[in-house]
Amino acid sequence: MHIAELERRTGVSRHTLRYYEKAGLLVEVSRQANNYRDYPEQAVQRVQMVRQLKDLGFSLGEIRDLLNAVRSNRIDCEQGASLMAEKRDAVAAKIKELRNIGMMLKQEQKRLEASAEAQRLL
Amino acid sequence: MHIAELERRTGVSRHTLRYYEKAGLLVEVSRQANNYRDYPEQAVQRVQMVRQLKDLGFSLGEIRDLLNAVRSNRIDCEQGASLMAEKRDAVAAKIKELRNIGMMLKQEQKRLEASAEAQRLL
DNA sequence: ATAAGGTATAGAGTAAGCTCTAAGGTCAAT
DNA sequence: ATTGACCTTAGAGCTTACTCTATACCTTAT
Repeated sequence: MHIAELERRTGVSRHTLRYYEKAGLLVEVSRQANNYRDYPEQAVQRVQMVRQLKDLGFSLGEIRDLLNAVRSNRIDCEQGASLMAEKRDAVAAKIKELRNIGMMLKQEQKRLEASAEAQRLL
Repeated sequence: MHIAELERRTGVSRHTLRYYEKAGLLVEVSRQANNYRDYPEQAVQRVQMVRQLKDLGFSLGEIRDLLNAVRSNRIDCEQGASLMAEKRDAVAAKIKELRNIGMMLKQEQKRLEASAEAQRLL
């Protein structure tokens, strides 16, 4: 698939796709005879995963390490497993914090709704 | 409290604290006669909340809007309540995504552990 | 009154993550 | 063969969020 299709299917601009490739996030991008990039079908999923992880607050460097570990058996397996465990801990911690923030927001929402109601009754 | 104490108690540099103030994240910072900033006790909590939200992937602009809505009744209450609801939705979505990522990581960790085990047996 | 250390502002510099432009090559249709 | 829509790289420019420096004023101890 050409870069334009990957752009269309992921919503990520061609500029950014090339940038990601340079940053090591998109590996093994093959070229056609004319030097055009030729993405495999899974590239769509890969890019989506990158955006998802990025939105969750991971840096591109972290995402690169994580996805490359997942994708490849060329790295040491124990090392890979502990990297996974590490990331899982980070993820669990984030979920916990988000729950707290969510509770705070809920309380505040209730308070503001009550104030709005009180205002209507005046 | 002076800026040095707030720096010490939050782990956020004085440079960054002044930057946050400029960005509207720390409001109502009073001054002493000598023009030194004089932070109230709650400033510690406020700064901690900012860092927490930032680590969760919210931008400083989003955090500013959110915290200022929480802090003040000067805004319209219904508006504030729906802002809270919006942020809660965003938080809930992030939690869901993180759970998926966590499951993916768990699978990958198991796979890599198994590979490591297999290698040991060779 | 001088030195050490705190505070102030303004503004320059940095890193990450894009975003865009310039200059040029490729391709398919007319 | 020319038009228009693709593609390429190199590199400049931008935004966010710091981070640091310069210059200068304030405070406390000697």
